[in-house]
Amino acid sequence: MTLRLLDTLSGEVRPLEPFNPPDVTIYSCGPTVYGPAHVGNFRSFLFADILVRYLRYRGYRVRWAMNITDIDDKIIKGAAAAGQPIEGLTERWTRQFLIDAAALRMTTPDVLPRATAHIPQIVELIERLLERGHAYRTPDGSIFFRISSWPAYGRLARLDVAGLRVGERVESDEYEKDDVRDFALWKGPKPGEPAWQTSIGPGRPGWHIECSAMSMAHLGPSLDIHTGGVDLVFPHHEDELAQSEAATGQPFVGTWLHCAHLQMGGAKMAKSTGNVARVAELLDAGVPARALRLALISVHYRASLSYGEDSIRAAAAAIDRLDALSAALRAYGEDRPDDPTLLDALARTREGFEAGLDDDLNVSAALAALFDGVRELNRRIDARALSRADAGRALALLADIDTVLGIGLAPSDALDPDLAAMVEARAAARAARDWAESDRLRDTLAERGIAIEDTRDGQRWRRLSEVTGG
RNA sequence: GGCGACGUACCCAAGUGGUAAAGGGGGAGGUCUGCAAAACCUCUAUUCAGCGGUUCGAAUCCGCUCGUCGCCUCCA
Repeated sequence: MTLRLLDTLSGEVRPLEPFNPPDVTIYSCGPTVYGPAHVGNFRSFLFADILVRYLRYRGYRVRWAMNITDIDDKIIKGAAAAGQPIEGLTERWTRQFLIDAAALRMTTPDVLPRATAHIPQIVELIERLLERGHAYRTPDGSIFFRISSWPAYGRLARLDVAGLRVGERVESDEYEKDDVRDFALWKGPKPGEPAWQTSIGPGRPGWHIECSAMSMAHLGPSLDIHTGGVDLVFPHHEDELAQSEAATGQPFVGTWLHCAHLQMGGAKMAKSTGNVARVAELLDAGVPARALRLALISVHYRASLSYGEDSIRAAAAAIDRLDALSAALRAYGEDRPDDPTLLDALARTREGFEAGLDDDLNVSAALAALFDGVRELNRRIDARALSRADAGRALALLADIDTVLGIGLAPSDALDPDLAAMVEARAAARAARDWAESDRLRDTLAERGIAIEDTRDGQRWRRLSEVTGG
């Protein structure tokens, strides 16, 4: 089986066919750093993360680039409003983005290109578009892409270009264009705005050009997969596609992938409407990071997902179930021969997991296979049917699956010394049949997030992922 | 106004023509346990928004109606 993905441009589900297997290049539209990214942004970043992780699990050599947009209208306004330099603002929120991403166990992209560090590549691309007649200058020093020069324009978003609605925005547009639908490649200098002195004149890049320039700079003229939120289909990706192919004459992207929106309170989560929940704030409020990650990845990326306390609670409970299994496997001490049926059971779990992900990253289906496996393993533990080596095999499968999910299955982290001492004391109290003391210690540990369980394999502990806020 | 997605149990959700409608959460009962927790077992949708149609057969295909959401403008 190979991974099949729904490509936005063709509208078809197709097997992934990288330009240069086993290399796969992936470009993801990342954050615009004028403020903190919200969990809706992270849904789309984590969907790309799952894609990258799964391709690596499948043996592909993935090169993943995620851009950091550090120059645009909102950043300029934001910096002016805060009375601070642009670099101060963008650096602060870039740092926060990386902190949030790490908290959510997002794979660090191989490259995190920033727009302001790619002005020469942007300028070069615009020059090529000017040479080829796809772009034109306006008196204020701006440069626009001429949509009428590119017949395929509108294909990605399935928009009839002639029918594009011309909104009120047009009259307030401060730039002169030949056609209202043309988009800016380069914005001429304006008082109070940063400008770069370049061979195409002073100014700053438009919004879409940076992604074309940076993806080509880091991944080549043709990349295998390009991801982003559905809201980027138009105009951002439509424009990227047009300007890139117009400049190079080569196919820009093999597969376009778009992630549906995160909903909150019945509407799309968006910075512009203020309907947002931020990662750092949620974590501070007591939402477990692992549960947040699971909640954000467990629904198919093309289905809209509602964020709320219920989904966090359900995710936290699911993680507890997984943790309980790995704790039981680690503690398992029955000395008996290998279970002859185990390998089949593990293989079924793995195959089901892979089959789900192969089907356009159907994480829900993959998780269902995982949880079927969890029940199978728990049954065998209860029946004392496994050998110790079997328990190790099962743990190895969980760890393997977790290279894709990244939710921290089969954790084996050590306890703080004082907690470890309490755990030991509790075991001793119980061995002495001092129920009052053993119960007291168990309660105390529970308050500190450690669950103590007495089993046929003796006392064992695991961390609880209790939701305390959100 | 144009384009599109979706509507499956208390909640989330898989399933896109074929004998019992995955999985997670929650709830009820049981087993085990010093007590508990975890785990396991049983139960929790004769039914897939509604209506009509196609078919031997539909949650799955077609039409209409209702509802929710998105894109067309900054946006992950």
